[in-house]
Amino acid sequence: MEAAHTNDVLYAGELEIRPGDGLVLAAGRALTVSVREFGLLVALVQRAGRIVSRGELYTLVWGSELRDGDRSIDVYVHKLRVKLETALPAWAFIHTHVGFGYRFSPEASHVFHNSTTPR
Amino acid sequence: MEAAHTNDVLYAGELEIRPGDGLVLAAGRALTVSVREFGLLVALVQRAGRIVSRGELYTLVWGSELRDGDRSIDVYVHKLRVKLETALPAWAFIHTHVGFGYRFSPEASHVFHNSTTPR
DNA sequence: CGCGGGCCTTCACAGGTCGTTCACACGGGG
DNA sequence: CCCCGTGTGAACGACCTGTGAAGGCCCGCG
Repeated sequence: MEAAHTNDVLYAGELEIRPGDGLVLAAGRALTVSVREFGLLVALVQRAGRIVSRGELYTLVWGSELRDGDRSIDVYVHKLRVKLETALPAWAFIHTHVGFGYRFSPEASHVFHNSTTPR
Repeated sequence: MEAAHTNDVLYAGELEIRPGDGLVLAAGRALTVSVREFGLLVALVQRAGRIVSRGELYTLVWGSELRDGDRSIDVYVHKLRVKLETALPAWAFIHTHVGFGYRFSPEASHVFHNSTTPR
């Protein structure tokens, strides 16, 4: 299980996450995320910039070992992507590294004509 | 139990709350709320913008620990919602975060049921 | 004293959301 | 063309929350 959430606020681009409150803000607006979604997001953001394996994520969020064939991580990554994409279409946050895992990093999505750019 | 109410007046959108007086004004008109309803509302408004767990709310307003299976918080949230909705139909104040708790924040109601709005 | 009204708590049922697991689609490599 | 890894939509039971109502208390009033 993830160590008790700190009260530190995490920032990632337009995202603001309060681990202690279970709150996710996208451009200032509250996002509705489930407990699992929130745990996964926090785990990823806390390791932003590096690739995290499914096994590590599962252990962090679910608190046990990832069983062979379990697709939970994939499903929840998808759910998160949908919600983040809906809230902030101009950005891509969770990137797949085939064979390795996922990497969190706010990057400009390849959406046509938008004025926002990554930094 | 909640520390003695201050005399500071709380504002939240069209709402005005006077913790010292036990008074709630919606768009200037007084609302009739019971002691529990008032305590819960004050606790939420004082923590506006963040998610407050049922346990924390119960401790704040009821003054003891929330027992397993106790639905009091849910019931009173409902009572408050009804009164606020009646007084200010265009606004939603108390938002549910499943698995986490409730969050107070004045937001435009997503219900636009008037004759000029096409469906 | 008995009555009526409001308030708080507890139930029970209804409706919604969540977490898990499948099944199938897809794309790149071999 | 087949294989492997991942994306995605859907099904389903378990769990969580919304909601109306009943019951017991307390209190002011007649």
